[in-house]
Amino acid sequence: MASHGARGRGGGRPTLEEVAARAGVGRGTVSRVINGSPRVSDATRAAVEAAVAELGYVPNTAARALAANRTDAIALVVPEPETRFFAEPYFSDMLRGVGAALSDTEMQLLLIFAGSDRERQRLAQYLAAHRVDGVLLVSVHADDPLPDMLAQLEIPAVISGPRSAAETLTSVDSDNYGGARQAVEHLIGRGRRTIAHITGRLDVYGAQRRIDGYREALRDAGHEVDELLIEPGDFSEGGGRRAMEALLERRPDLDAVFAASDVTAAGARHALREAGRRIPDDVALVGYDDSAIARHMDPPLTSVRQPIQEMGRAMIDLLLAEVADRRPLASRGLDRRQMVLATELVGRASS
Amino acid sequence: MASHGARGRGGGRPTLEEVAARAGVGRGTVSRVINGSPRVSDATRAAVEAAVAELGYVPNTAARALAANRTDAIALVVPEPETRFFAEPYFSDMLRGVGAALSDTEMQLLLIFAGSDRERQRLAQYLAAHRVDGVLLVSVHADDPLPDMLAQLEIPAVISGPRSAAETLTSVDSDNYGGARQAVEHLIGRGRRTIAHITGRLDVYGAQRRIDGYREALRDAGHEVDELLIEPGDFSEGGGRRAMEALLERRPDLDAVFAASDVTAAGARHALREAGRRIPDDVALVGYDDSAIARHMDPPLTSVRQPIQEMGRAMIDLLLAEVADRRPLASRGLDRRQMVLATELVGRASS
DNA sequence: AGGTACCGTGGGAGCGCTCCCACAAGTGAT
DNA sequence: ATCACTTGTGGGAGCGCTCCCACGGTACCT
Repeated sequence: MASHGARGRGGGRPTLEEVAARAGVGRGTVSRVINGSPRVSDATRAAVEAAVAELGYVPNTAARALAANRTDAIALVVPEPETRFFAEPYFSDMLRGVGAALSDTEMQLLLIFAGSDRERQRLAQYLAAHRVDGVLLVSVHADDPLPDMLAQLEIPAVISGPRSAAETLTSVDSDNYGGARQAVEHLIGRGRRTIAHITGRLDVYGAQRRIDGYREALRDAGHEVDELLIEPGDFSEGGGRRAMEALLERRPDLDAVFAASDVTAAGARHALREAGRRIPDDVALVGYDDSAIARHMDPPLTSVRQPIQEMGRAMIDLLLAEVADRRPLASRGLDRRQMVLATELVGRASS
Repeated sequence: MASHGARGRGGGRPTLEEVAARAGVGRGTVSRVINGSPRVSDATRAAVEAAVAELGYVPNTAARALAANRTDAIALVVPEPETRFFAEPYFSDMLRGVGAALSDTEMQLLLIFAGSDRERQRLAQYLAAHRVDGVLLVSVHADDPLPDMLAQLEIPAVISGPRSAAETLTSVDSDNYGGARQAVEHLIGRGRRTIAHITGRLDVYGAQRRIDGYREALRDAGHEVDELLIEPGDFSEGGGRRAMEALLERRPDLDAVFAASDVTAAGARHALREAGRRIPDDVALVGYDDSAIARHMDPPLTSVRQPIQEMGRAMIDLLLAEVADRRPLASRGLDRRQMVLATELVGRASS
């Protein structure tokens, strides 16, 4: 005869029902205790908690998700190709912050890559099926359809690195403007007069903000902003190298360079070396990201550190608030929230 | 197309029942089609598939998990402090491989950090509740209780970087022995005679294997292995620096160094510089990991690349096989599987 | 013919929760 | 005394699936 009910499968994990029996109460009461409802007398609560402890009861997530129509999970969506760019420490640091913030909650973290078309399609299905309570978006392109899709599905979402000043999603960002200012003010403070800037990709909002910071720091210090000192890069090493060569040709008298990323700075360094310029004696160099590359460069690179781990934390906090409200803030007519965290200049031998 | 703004419980996502009605079949039949059972006639299958497409049906994971007592999820567990070590590109590359392999399946990936005691406790609960079908373990310490716990709970698990030659869990590793041989043989081929080795942390199995590879490559080439040329490091930059200083003092005549990591090599490089040795003219240097640091070092560092992404893939393949078998291989008396993937030497200017 | 295999199929019985209604008992105002 | 609440509690009714048994239909044996 086939054994009806659970075979070896569940092993024997206790259920709510069993806890209730043990505590001499009803199922509903146990549920209330588990979920922290205030509508339970202290005596009953104690009895239930004892039973839970004795039985080693752990709620079944699937059953809960099914009954309550929520998942207790959020997804971190990574449009992969991008990650490679920003990457290096960025990604794992952010993960760390996210993980830390999440460890205070019952939420679990799903990692979803949406690089290929195929993966994107799967993601769309995923979201359509409401398999997560909220979504974290990192390094999203300006023209990515993902954010709009999320908005349409009314899935709470937080984006790191807003796509523009008019970002509609709740966002968390580091102060790109302020970070750039710190870099330039530092160079000015060191007595540099002719400070060039190699930008990041111009279609990235953060890169634009860094340019703004560069310009205004110079202006506020009474310097003229010379457009010939601004050369577009693309966050890559090759881009930094080419930009530096162009700058050296145009303005051989420059005595400092602020690069929009450490990798860009590494490229610039090569070009400077080849041109026979010494760092920092002839030309001071400042990067952005404070990555491993900065620490290991020769000479070690002064760089602007972003509080990435804190950003991860902040993203979770904002997202959980939205999830708790059960729908995107935008659709409730509340202020969208744009959180901006301060950067820090890490001085090293290159400047 | 799908523009039903329904909200609240049940939302409006189609259920199996609705698909069945639409296709004019029973619930069971739809379930069979969805799960690829062969026991369905072609005509029926086609009808069901059409209904699924028309309704945009996506199965409800929670309901499925509850009914079938499986989760369709696997966890990647990161005992965090370690990650920092190995980290840099290692972590995100592995993630990438894992993600790619997973995108061919219905499985979802959970990321779980188990750094703090608190996180570990939560993880234990998690596993006890069987909230995942399988577990991926990365960079686990030799004395970590996690693997045994997994074995006890009979949760399928695969570990990257076995803890010892006697690893009981299914494991995936790169060929540390072979990688070290490649490095040393390369140096010998370049005419170097006195080749030192700065090791990794001696309690890490992979580090031991690299030492073995170093020794045997020398032996096979007819060189004597001089213990004075082996100095323990700890994978860190400071450790590499100190080890290099010690080596230079003991054997000032050395003309090559094989470091157990790129970061270690970076430390060694500093010590060499300070001692006035030129790289590669006086001393050739080879690292391990082929990380960003290697590419950006001055001079660029020859390094041993591990096929990390492929390792991620392999881990998933092995894990899914175990999950399909529904219990750990060990308990079924089958061979434990230890997969070892080949490394590749990436030659650069430092050697 | 009758028997014995299978198919492919429908649908009942749960999986372990949450939600919510019902109800007993207590509290206070009328 | 009545009525209206409130508070704590029990338990029915699902949530959307999978599992499995039962059933009619074919096919191929005796």
